Amino acid sequence: MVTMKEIANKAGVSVSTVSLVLNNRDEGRVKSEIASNVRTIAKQLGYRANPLASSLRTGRTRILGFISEEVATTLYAGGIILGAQSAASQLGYMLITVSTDGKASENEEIAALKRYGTDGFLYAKMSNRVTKAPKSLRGTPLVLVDATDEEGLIPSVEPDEFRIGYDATRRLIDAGCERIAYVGCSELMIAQEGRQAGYRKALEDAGRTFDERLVVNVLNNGPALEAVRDLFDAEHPDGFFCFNDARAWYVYECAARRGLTVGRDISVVGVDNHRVFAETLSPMLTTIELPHFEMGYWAAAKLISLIEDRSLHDLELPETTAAIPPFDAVEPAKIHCTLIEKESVR
Amino acid sequence: MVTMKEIANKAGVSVSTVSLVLNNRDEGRVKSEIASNVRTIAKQLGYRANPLASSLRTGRTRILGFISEEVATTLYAGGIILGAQSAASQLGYMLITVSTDGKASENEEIAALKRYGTDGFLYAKMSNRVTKAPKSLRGTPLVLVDATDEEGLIPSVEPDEFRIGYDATRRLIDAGCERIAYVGCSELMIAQEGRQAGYRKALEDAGRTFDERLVVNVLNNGPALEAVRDLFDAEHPDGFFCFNDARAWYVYECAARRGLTVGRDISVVGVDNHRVFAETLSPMLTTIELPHFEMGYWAAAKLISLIEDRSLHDLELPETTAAIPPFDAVEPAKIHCTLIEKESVR
DNA sequence: TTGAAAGCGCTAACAC
DNA sequence: GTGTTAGCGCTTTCAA
Repeated sequence: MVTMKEIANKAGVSVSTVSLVLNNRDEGRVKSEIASNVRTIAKQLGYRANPLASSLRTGRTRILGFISEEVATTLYAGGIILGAQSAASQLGYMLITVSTDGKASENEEIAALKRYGTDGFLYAKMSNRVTKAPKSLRGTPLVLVDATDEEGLIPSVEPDEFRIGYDATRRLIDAGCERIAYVGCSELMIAQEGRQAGYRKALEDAGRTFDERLVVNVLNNGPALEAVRDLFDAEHPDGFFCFNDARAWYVYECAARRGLTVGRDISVVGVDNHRVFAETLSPMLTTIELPHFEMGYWAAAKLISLIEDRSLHDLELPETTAAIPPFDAVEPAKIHCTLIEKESVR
Repeated sequence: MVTMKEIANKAGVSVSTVSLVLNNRDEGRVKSEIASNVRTIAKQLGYRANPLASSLRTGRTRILGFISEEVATTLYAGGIILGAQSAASQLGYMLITVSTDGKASENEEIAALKRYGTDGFLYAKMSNRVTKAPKSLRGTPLVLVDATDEEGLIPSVEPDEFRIGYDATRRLIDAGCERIAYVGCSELMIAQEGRQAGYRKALEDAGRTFDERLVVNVLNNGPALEAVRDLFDAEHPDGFFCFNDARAWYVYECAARRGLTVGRDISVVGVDNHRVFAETLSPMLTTIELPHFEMGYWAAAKLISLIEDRSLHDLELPETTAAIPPFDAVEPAKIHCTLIEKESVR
């Protein structure tokens, strides 16, 4: 590890001068000749600042805390973390991720993170829902990811759920489907409500009437399969908008048993939460990919802009190599999903 | 943040004394009366050491680096990270996780981690394979997770792949299956080789002859489905050992199309890589759960024991709340998977 | 325009 | 046994 001291020696100046230059606070304070000399020596020696040492003085560590409940164990989370890491590393930050189970360990972990001098927090949920951030996070820079603050005070980055439902349904209508079903989620959350509302609106905009019998909201379990089976036999839908790919699988299972082929006899559009699933089903499935990477990326960028109190308008999303190698058969149809960035309302 | 200084003031002693006591280096150096006084004041004030400040002196930060390629984007990884975090936090460490794509960014990220003074590294792979750890990691404490060092020099924690294959096949034999197929992976790796060898050995131990025609090694893609379809029609197996749950899905798809029911007409045992899958298929699928959490846990514990140069024999795996809530229908049969801990051979 | 000096919170020699 | 002192790498007055 090369230090400022070494640079100072080599350049024949003091450490303070080096500090000024390397922090770009030399304008009008250090002779530009000396400044550039210091800079070249630094580059030459491969100097990299020791963020921990500076933190002692400045109180800022360039470390972000990423807190999630179960989320880090979901495939869903991988992309978010990856995106957040990407923005962080692009802006010279590091991410410490922490998973909690329950409020008790949550506060423990937050305290631990704070001891490490975390500059701010990302608080992520598994699926967009109304959320109350722990009080121990009040007062620190904080951004919610895939979640909505109860009081609208905390900024967040989340998918446009209504539009997901609208676009998916629109797609099925355009594909010529006459009886479009919605296989949703029976838990109350923004993702569910928004998507179902979008489904309904798309139908109405197309001059169709919303029919409750075509909607089945289920959990991800055994009874779910039965519910979808009943929907199949009672209503004979020819199009399915599925809350996620796990639910799409029920449709596949039922179709296979009835000798129906997805993509020919029935059409299916599903939100692609788990990737593994959709990759296996994909030759026949139209997916809506939640932009997890982007969500994490913009959330981290927003957090950093909060911390540094400056806008990051010039930031650009990096080219990503796909996190999971693309399915090597037919590239499935994909519907783009847009993000919403909510500002604090106060 | 309460500092040692404050404690020292309140106790009427010097900071060094406080330091000695709070680091448990007071034995025979500080009067026990004073020591306990310092301790109570510390507890009272809720003192928590600032690991970053001490790192400046000691060179140790109590931060571990977790490096993975794609792994952090796989559901597979969630458990590992969770386990590693658990051991880390139990022993007073923090985990910084970093995902890389390709060697270039890998070295970048490693350098960044080193700047943060990481005490050691966990290097994780997506699936057990022979691995060459980056040279930039030489010289620092390092443990491989779900990977095997090329030269056997680096300690690792990995599943007992042979036994997975053996136990799975044994299970199918015990279930009365006559024609047991193996749906494996066509990539060369320890996981594949070990599991297929275990499959073969179990058959032979049961007095059966290994039949190549019952083995199909595929990727996770379109042609894979065809290969399984062919296997179905040519060999009519009544038992399937699947490399993972994604491959098990091909068997389900084929069975459904032929009117066969898993658990009645055919038996399937699969390694449960992706959880989402197996949870959906589970009422009928016997799964082998890779102990991801444990793998991460023991790997981190091993790393810390390397760093602190002490054995952690008294460490106990914590009770975990299941990372993903258990499937609420029939609890699927599960086969236990054991871990192997490899020491450095030199 | 530059450098000396102090100090962030903590540890570790070394005096006392 | 306990306090003094120096210093980890860096930032930040303040004096020159």
